[in-house]
Amino acid sequence: MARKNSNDIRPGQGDDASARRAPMREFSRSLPMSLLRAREAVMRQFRPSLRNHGLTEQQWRILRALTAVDEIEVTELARVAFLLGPSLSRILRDLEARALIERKAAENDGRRAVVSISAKGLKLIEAVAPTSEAIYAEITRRYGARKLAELHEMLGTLEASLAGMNPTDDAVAEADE
Amino acid sequence: MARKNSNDIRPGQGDDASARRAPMREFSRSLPMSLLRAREAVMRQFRPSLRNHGLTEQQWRILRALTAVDEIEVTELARVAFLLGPSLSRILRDLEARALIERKAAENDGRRAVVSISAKGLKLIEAVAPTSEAIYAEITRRYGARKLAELHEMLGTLEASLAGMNPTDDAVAEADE
DNA sequence: GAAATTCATTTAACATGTTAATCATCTCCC
DNA sequence: GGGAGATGATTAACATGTTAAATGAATTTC
Repeated sequence: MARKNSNDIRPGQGDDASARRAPMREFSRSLPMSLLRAREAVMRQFRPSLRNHGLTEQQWRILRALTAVDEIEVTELARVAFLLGPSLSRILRDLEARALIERKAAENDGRRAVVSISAKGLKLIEAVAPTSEAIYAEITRRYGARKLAELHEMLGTLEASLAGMNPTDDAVAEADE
Repeated sequence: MARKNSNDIRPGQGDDASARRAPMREFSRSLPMSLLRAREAVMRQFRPSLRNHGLTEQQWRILRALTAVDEIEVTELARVAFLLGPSLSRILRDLEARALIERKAAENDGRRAVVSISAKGLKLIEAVAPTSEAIYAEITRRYGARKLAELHEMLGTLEASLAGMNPTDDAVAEADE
């Protein structure tokens, strides 16, 4: 019951008009896949160290972001650390329970919460930072500082290119609500 | 109880030897962050369409990978679709329940499972593919085909550069087990 | 100035990421 | 050929991603 074009590797790039139906882009060439693989290759280097210090990647992102400011509102923190609200909410609860951060209500707006890193949190950051920086230095050495800067720029450009793209709401004919 | 260097934006890049302790790389310049943001910018375009067809990003990755082969073992599928075993295991269970894939035991090895896409799965792929391709085309148009190819290459090089890097096992002095 | 609306945050629910442990089968070796 | 160890896959447990809904507080509207 399962049968398709059984070509698995190297479909020939672009000028093979042999298939019945355009066989779509080869899988490994998809942009999301390339980005995912690259990011994983990088994160694989950092995770063990973070883990040794009892931090996940996201927790580290939050603490890192907090060291750059005196205090910050939750929404802004979500933007800076690139986390969705619900994820951030959960992580802040945990970090607060571990006394790595502190939280208080905004002065003139009971809805907003203001977060800051604690002394304990700062100490943790300082413990992790050297290893983290060493890893980053090694990555830079291997890949090349210039190339790394270029990659950063290209990624930024890509992000900017897609900024105003409206999410192609393709039809399914079944609207419900 | 919370106080730090209150510089939040633009620390000056590399030659500000003013801080007490190297303030680490500015957050938005971290490579994992750049890759994450870029990937999210891309995926944001695809998710709505996939969602309209009842598929998550990972489910789509798996079905896509299955269209390229007649059948494939689970481990190999995990490698190709870039998913961890446990994730794949759960997703396959779901896709099988929805009759989008089929699964059987390998002929000469009872441990291995062989997976293939079903006719229903193929039909679904064919329904999603046009929109997916259109989005990809628009991304290519906006960013530039040449630049896109260059980005792909740089990402691949990055991945290769880090391939042999051993996961810097930093000391924590407290080994427990 | 009370109801309606908007806004910031959290909770809920489900899917995946991540590591460790389990389970079953296979291989190898004595 | 039987047991130790290796291997493929799943399950377990916890953290996060993702969307929707709920909660609580500010703002607007009439």
